[in-house]
Amino acid sequence: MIQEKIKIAIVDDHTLFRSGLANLLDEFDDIEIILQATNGQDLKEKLSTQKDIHVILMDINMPIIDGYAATAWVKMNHPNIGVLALSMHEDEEAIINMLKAGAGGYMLKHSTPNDLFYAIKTIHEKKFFINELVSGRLFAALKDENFRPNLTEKELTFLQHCSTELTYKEIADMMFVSPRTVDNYRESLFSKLNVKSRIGLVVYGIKHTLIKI
Amino acid sequence: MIQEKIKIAIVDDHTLFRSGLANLLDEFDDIEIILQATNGQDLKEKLSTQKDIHVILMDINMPIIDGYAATAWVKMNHPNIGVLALSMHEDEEAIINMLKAGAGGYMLKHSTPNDLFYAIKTIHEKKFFINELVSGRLFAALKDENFRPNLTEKELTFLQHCSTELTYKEIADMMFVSPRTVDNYRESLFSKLNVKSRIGLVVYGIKHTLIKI
DNA sequence: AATTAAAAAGGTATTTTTACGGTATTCGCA
DNA sequence: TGCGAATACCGTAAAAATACCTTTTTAATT
Repeated sequence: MIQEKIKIAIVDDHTLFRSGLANLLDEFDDIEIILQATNGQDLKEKLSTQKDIHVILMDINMPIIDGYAATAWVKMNHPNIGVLALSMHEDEEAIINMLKAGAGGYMLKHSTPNDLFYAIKTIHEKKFFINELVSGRLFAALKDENFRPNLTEKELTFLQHCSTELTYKEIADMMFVSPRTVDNYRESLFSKLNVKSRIGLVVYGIKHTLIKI
Repeated sequence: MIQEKIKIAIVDDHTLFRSGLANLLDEFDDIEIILQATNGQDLKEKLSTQKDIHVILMDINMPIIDGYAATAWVKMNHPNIGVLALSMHEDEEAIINMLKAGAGGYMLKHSTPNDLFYAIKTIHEKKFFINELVSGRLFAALKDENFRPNLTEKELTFLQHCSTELTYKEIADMMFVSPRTVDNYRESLFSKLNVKSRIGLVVYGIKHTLIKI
């Protein structure tokens, strides 16, 4: 019996990485690179003409449509395609979010080609591939990471302003509310984020990328 | 006349990227991959047995010995080898520092294979390769980036404490100095870094990686 | 030993931040 | 329609941060 090759798509905005990886994987007999895309948008377009894909290797940080959105879209529109997230960093948030979006596994870019090949095969067969990395983070996420409070729009813009040198009075002006109201935003955030000062807010915000600097 | 191939070393801790790139470049007839290393330390060891290298493709962020130190070492010990920095990000500081360390050029990892090939050839022939990216940053660096004030040890540790929720009084205790003294640290930093508040200090510190969070 | 610059410490006053009490308004929903 | 929750707003007071100016210590240099 002739085994059908696993048909792969690679989505990554780094051309060198993408072409290098394609080149590398092409040498495995069981694998065939069908499609390359530079971001989620590009993938969407190319998938409309080429639907016969088994596994997508998905970068996370990409322009226009990033890995999270692209993965969610794929699982919505082509649920049979397995998605393997491929990332530089073992960032807990990234891992959890990719899995939430529907990725079946998460590999680091400095894995070996053989490890990657094994992951691809596993994703193809079972739709998921749990390695040390993922299982560890999943466990940690269950413990306390669910404690990610949801902030209101106003609180988020207030938080952003907190990272500037504006006084609360000035922030109130910018947000067209009374100074007392921003006091409430502040105190609400203090209790939600479990901090005690504006410094704490800012550091928390930067750490969790709620604030961009 | 038979043209000698350009002998390349690749230094990058991401195995997939490294092997993919090697695979890719091997297809250019004028190029030959002689050596691969996972970081600067590894490169040093491997170069001691294999000295016949023309161009090194050097990643920046690597464990043990990073791209800056590795490049400086190469230019000190093997001045005839050209170094081409290969990075994910067009980070001004990284570009400038790699050039200072002796790199002859700086390419982004999402260049095309052909661009990379051209850069390698140029580095090999002229020892430097100035692209749009590098020339732009060099120009900017000359203008104002030299304005990177040097802070004292005490100011640096004070700055670090500023990103916590400690009051200045408590910071003074931790540093075994009087509260007035940390006032001096603060005001000195305010003027050096051109900010007006503790928030400004913290954001500046995080931005410029003087503070780690 | 005298001079000088930098670092550390002090005094005082103002502004901003934080805490805590409470009231008014809006809005979804029973 | 009215209830309750969320949101916006207000007053006051204490704590912390900031500004400015001065004095003492320390270290380095001559």
